[in-house]
Amino acid sequence: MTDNSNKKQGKIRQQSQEKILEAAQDEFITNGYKGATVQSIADSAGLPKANVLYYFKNKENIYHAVLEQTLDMWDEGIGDIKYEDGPKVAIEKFVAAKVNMSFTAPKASKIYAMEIIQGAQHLKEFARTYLRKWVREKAKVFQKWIDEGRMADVDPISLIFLIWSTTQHYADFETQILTIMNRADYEDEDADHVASFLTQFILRGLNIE
Amino acid sequence: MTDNSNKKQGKIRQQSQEKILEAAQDEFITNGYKGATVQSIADSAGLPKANVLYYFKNKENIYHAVLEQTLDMWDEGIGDIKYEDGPKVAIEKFVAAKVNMSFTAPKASKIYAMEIIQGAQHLKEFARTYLRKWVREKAKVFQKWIDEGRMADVDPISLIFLIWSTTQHYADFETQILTIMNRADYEDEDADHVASFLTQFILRGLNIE
DNA sequence: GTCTATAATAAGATAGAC
DNA sequence: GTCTATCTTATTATAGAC
Repeated sequence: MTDNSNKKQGKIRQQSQEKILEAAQDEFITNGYKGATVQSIADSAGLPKANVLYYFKNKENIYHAVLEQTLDMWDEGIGDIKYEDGPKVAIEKFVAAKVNMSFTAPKASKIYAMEIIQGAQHLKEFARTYLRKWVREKAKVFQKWIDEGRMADVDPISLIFLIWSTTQHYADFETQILTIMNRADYEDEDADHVASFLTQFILRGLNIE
Repeated sequence: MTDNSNKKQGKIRQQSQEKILEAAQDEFITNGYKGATVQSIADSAGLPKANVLYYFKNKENIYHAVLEQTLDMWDEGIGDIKYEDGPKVAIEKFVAAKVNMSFTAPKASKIYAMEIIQGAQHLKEFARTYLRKWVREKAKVFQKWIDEGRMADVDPISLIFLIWSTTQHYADFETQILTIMNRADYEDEDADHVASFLTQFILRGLNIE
């Protein structure tokens, strides 16, 4: 409405929105969508509740924004599986990208996992369209390598699930893994160790090299 | 107090408790601990809310009972990893048991997964004592086989995490897997297919056979 | 043992002052 | 744009009739 320095106007807005989204991510992980309260998101963002609702209108919108952030990250971090790379390099790259995501952005993985476990109410459409297409395309690449005798004859879709599950596990089950190993936090070398273990194991499982 | 046929007295009580626990399991999966309401548990159990609270006193107690059920199931279904079996048979048995659990009791796996993702508030003690001990014992068995040259030299603990993650994935991410594969439900043969894929893949990854 | 009614509290959301 | 005060509804839990 009032045009008071429109180009700098969004500064506070953007900062507040970022603070809200970060606080919201934690709240949604700890308490789930329904259990999260706008009040506690506001508290840990250091803002009055009304401001949070001013920026996002309602709780549903906050959650959508958090999920969108998560999917963007998934999209960026997933890397790719390119035929030209050949099975060895492609799998090395893919596993490394996924492991890296699990260790650098575990919260995104947790939000995603909770949403799926709870029935994917907000992600059904994403899975039905984008994800289904992605899996089918990558499965074709694997199948081509199999047909060419460059890797073991396994079901490509099961293989994709195997890579997803083994890599995400280190994000989603972080608490359990740390407790079992009697450690307080992950350290930098852990990601390398895991990536190298998984890469070698999977390549051997596919008779590559 | 009043001793009216004490041996039959528990009949309704037991039936009601079972109905409540089943309804509660669904509610806790869909909405998380904090998001679940005693009212909706009561509704889907077909009982007045006050009866639910009469049997379990409060929401926390209901959740504890659900978790206890889950851990009992984990304990029964996990099978064992026995040195005498040798690596091939032991891994075949273990993978089959875990896959079987994922397909027959996916809800237990989901409750467990959500609890861990959310920070294991109610399971820290279980993980710190029971689970840590279990993993260390089984890791020793794997290490013995490695030392005897009967399987590839991999980190045993990472191997256990790999088996856990790949098998549980089919329970926890059921919704995503079905959506990607454009299917409404799992069928009986799916469990066999998965167990056989994973067993072969893991044995190859360990240079067994 | 079972259930209705209700007390006490906390939630999402908005109106309107600043 | 920001925040205080408040409305409405939903929640846990209990008291007490049956």
